Amino acid sequence: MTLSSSLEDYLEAMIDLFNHEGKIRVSDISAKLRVEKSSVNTAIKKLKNLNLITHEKYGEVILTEKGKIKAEEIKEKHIIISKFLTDFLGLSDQEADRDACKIEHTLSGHTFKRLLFFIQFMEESPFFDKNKWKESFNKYLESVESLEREA
Amino acid sequence: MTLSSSLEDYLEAMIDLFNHEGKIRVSDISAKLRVEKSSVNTAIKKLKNLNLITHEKYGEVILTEKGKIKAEEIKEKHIIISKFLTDFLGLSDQEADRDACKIEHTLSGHTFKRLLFFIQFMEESPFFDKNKWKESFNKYLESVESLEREA
DNA sequence: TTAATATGTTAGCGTCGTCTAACTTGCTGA
DNA sequence: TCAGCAAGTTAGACGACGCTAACATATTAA
Repeated sequence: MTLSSSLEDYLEAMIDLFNHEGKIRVSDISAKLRVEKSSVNTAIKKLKNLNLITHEKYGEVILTEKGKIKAEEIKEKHIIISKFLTDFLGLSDQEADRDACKIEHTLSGHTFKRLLFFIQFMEESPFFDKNKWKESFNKYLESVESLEREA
Repeated sequence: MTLSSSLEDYLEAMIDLFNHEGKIRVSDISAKLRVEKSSVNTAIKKLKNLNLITHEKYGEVILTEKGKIKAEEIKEKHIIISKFLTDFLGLSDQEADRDACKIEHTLSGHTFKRLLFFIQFMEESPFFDKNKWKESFNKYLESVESLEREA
């Protein structure tokens, strides 16, 4: 079963709300994703049909086991991509988060795994010292970005 | 002006055809992107409105200067992402190409620049020897992927 | 030269995901 | 307790983007 980007976003928002608020309400999803409540409703119907959530009129949204698993998968992708963007590309947390939201829908399972392995490999690598690397990458960035500003 | 993923795909296909065939025809775009010719026609109308191409009934598609610049930008993103996927994540050319097609639409300009700098930095880095790195990353991959196969 | 084939166009439809507007239901504090 | 507001729902519209079917034009090969 392959979800659209949009439905993945909804599912991810749902598990976030569940983890942080303990319950999943239409208006909170709506606020989080900045879409109208009616749009949330449409998504709810679809996710319900896929057995990823249960929902009764005017009730809370409940993630099924299947839904939780799927949501966690998406969440994991998000976290790993975000980590790559901050730790290796030096992006701010916000920027990384914003971009991860988009990229997470496009990485194939295989590519995602490779990215994960890459991060682990780099972190474990004997010739790779995270702090040293970060420092010199930042220096590199400064020099190259100051060149850009001049141009 | 921000293009949809779809329109970016069309523009990219167009510049590829221009570079390799010397001319841009509806059926070639259609074949390349695996969509119907009628869909190509819809896209042509939109790109024409954006002054990225010119086109007369039954004639060739011509990229405007603006269109060429935009197309080259997209193409560059594709190439760099593809490079990252093959050289650092060890994906096959085909797989890298396939994924780059999707990712290229989602990277912000800033993030893309950072990825580019990252690659350059790694390649120039004194503590980073490409061949050595590749060898040990492949070893790492093998071990970790064989563990997966067992599980 | 002209008939067959390749190429290009148009019209109309379906799906997805969003929106607004109007409505119903639930909750809360004076 | 009940009036008013917050939360949730429904109906209907729209734009983007794909498709098929039918048609128009261009090209080519006999």
